[in-house]
Amino acid sequence: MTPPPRFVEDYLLALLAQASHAASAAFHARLKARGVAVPAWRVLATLHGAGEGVTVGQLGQSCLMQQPTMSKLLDRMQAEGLLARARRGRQTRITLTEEGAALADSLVTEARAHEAALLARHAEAAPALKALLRAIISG
Amino acid sequence: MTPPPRFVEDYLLALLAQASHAASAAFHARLKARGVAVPAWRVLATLHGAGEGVTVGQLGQSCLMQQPTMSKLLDRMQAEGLLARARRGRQTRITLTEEGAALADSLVTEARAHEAALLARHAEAAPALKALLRAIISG
DNA sequence: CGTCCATATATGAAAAGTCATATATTCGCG
DNA sequence: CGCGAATATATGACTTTTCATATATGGACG
Repeated sequence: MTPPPRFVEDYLLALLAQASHAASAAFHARLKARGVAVPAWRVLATLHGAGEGVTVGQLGQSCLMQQPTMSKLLDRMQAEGLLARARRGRQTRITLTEEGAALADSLVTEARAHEAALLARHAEAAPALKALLRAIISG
Repeated sequence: MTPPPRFVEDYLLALLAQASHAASAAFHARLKARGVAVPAWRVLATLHGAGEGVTVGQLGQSCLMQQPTMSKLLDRMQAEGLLARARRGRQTRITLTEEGAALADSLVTEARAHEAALLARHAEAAPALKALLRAIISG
């Protein structure tokens, strides 16, 4: 007889968090090897191909970070020469520098390869999964 | 014409992270209202119904935290009277105090209600989703 | 226009997390 | 047994995140 499953083993939010963690682990290790922290990677990925700047608030939302955390992360990335701030009225638009864009390009390429491998392992279910995740994200 | 989707908008790992975040947002707000931080909740949930103690390492894995982070979180929760440590050889087994167990019970009840509401909103797809997440977690 | 309110970002002090390493404790094995 | 490698947890110095709040701009409306 299997014992009744403990709460946490069947709890959807735990499964989601663990799946997200597990799926990202390999790529996150690559990031670390390259000296890029996960939050910085998220900023780079969000800015990748985002022509004329994204605001601090938008970055916060997209990267799942609170606004003050984002402001300070941007401070550091700016100090590293990866991005630039441009105040436009009451908002601040962020753009990648050449160096930042090069790093973003390179990492996005790696990320795509990792994603392709992961999708291949779940080929039949992947499209449905993405759709479902989108539905969850939309509320 | 829709523009080509930006990388981050179709990247599986981003979708997973965002879905996890979005799905948890409402419950996390409830936790905050109750003065319980997310990492502490994860510990309580993991210990809920885990009879004779879980080790620090197991907690770290289940809660997606690194070991030193977990040790320090346990320090705080122990100081709040939620759990107890018992050294057993080279490992430390953690058990909930009565107070901790009461809090865990109460929060688990709330969590189940939230989960039920979320599952209801995706009734057809939910079982497949859980199975798929488990597959991703298993590697 | 000026005053009041909402929105966008920044900042300072405190809390939590991280990395490297210290401290035990167990295990394999000569 | 006793010694070295492996495993489990703890701790200290440092970095990042958070919470509360400050600053600054845009908007609505008298």
